[in-house]
Amino acid sequence: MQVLSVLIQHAKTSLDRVFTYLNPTPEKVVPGCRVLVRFNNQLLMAYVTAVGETELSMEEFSSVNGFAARPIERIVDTEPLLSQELMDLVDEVSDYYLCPRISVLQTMLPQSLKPSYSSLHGPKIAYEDWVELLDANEEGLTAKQKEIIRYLAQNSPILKKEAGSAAILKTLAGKGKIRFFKKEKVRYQIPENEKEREPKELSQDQLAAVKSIYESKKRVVLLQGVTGSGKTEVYLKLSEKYLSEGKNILMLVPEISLTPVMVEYFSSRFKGEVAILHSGLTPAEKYDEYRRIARGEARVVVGARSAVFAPLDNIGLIILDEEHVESYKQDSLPFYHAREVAIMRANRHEAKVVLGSATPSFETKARAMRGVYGLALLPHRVNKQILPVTRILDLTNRAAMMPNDRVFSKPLIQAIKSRLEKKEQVILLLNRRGYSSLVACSACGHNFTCPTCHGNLTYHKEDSMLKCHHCGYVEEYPETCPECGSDRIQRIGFGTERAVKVLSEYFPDARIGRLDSDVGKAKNNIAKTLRSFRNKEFDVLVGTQMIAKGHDFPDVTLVGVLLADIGLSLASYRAAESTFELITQAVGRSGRGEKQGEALIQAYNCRHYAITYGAKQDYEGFFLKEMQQRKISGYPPYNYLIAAYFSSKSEEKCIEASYEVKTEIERRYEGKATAIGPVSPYYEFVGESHRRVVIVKTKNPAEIKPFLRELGQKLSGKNGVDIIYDVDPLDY
DNA sequence: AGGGATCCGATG
DNA sequence: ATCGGATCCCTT
Repeated sequence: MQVLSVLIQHAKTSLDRVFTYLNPTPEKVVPGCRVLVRFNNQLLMAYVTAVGETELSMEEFSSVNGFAARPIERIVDTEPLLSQELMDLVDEVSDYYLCPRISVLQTMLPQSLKPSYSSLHGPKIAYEDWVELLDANEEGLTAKQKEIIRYLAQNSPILKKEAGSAAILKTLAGKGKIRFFKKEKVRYQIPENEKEREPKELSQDQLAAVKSIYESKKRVVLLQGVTGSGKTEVYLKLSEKYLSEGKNILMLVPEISLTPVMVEYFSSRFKGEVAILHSGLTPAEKYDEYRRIARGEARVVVGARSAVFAPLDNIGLIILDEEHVESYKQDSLPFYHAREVAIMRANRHEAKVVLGSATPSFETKARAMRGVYGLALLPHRVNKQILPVTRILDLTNRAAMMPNDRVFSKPLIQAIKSRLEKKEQVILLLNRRGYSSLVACSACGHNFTCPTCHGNLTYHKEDSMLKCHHCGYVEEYPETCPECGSDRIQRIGFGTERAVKVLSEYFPDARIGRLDSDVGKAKNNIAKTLRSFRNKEFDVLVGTQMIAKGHDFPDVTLVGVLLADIGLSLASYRAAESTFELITQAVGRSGRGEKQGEALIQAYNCRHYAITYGAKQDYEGFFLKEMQQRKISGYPPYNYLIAAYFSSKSEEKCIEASYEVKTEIERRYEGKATAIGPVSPYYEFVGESHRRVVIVKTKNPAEIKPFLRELGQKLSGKNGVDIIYDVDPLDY
């Protein structure tokens, strides 16, 4: 009888261990298959991690092992779901991210294949009937039959429904002239594009970058190129090289709906060999694409974050475009970052990883500067477009604002007016939707920061306090500004909706479009809105960050950032980084065509280095300045962070457990790790339960991770407190 | 005493 | 995550 070690479907820290079941059936199970089991009186899906044999009966086995062994209910798969490489990757990811193993399996597999009970109701394989010619000898056939045989001689194998009369086909099959077979149907079709994309001639810079990446001894290379420097062409050239060597390509993009270029190019150039994986596909389509890749029918996989787990074999090159974008990090279990997983996979395949960005993440840039990663540069814009003229507009200067308006300054309205007259287009950027809690003095622009850790304080409505999300510091919401004594302290926040409304009062005839995640929720709306803007169906597009990324709008000559410092109030060590990034992205959107572009940046705190460097598009300057801050505060890349989330129905027990972990870590790793908190996370209550976070800072996470894992498993479930970790969190 | 809501420990 | 037994509590 087989002894099965399984992981059950619940992704709970306390259940992240193997349970043992017996397989009484004669059918053999192999590791990597799913089985249905009865667990604590529930029917659950389980994933088999190991298989053994026993000569004992179920009763004997139970008494020897000291627990009541049960038989499995049913075998679900006969073939393993994953290759050996991916099974090993599960362990590596789980060890790195301190997450339940089953949660990794559940993220890497498509709905129909993941180890959860609901997968039984997922889409099934769709089959199609095909016909194949076996014998072209026409002797003794009728004219109609000959016609079909001759047609098949040209076209075999072919879909049965396209081969002709079903009755005649049946007769021919009976004579052994042809045979029917079933083949998996692929439900997703990459949209045909009219014109072939010819590969562009590469510039000297681009050729040099390709060469240096290709020849680099480093596993990972940062490709740092200013916006418009033609990184895509470098990716394509490199891909061509690796494909010609018989290697396969994994191409990751932050948001596939915003980057059709890559898909178009690859699919026209390598027809039928490209697979696409992203959230825009239906579950059935995704399933088919997944199976196609697993069968080895795709040589290039293009997709968003989770595509890093694609069952692609023989990988030679993994590319992450816009590697700094936050969406590469999953913000729920298992909290993985596609970049780190890409590197793990590349190590297994001895493949190259290319990280492309104009504004690399600090971790990546720092590693490139230390020589851990290779570095290739694209310092020039391809068609020598001049950078847009930028101006910072001071929102604290009342005289320069439109009357009774805190959103639009006079220069911005002037600039919009002139574009409308010239029939040029305008993008207005607002990086937060809905209400925001930026607190600033509108007289002097003073920002409220935490005296202990220099993080930004955020306003809490419930008790009218300013709180620090880094260290738990709290202060009274002030009446007057400590800097200038003015009482004009404001909590600034407005949404895209209001911006559109105000703007349409100034320009009643302008056609104004809006794009934020509300609008974008409906499928394809993002792409549709962007397309109609490109087709000049709108004059002005007001939107959130998503319009700042990646797109070329040749007729946009003005970009306005309405409230550039809104991001500085975010309770995150990366607040300055993301603000800088937003501004550079925005500035880069202006003047992509023939005409000179202009960028206007409105801010309260105009002298903040994120804003001044952003306006100058000076990444290196910003990097050096911000690195000093990171060094002082001990945030990444100078230290690694691990956030431990505690949740419980009882607030008291939640706090108690969080202190226990904090003190335990500090005691045991004195001088090697520090623990901040416990603090209230952004969402303090979720459903019924209270939450707290302890943030661990350390230079050597590998040393303390095993201990954290053990601690989490030991304490999880006890007292109704649950612990989960977020390794390398982007907040805090 | 009876029945429902809540807590808590264990799950092979 | 979820089940079921133990415990708590209010009504009768």
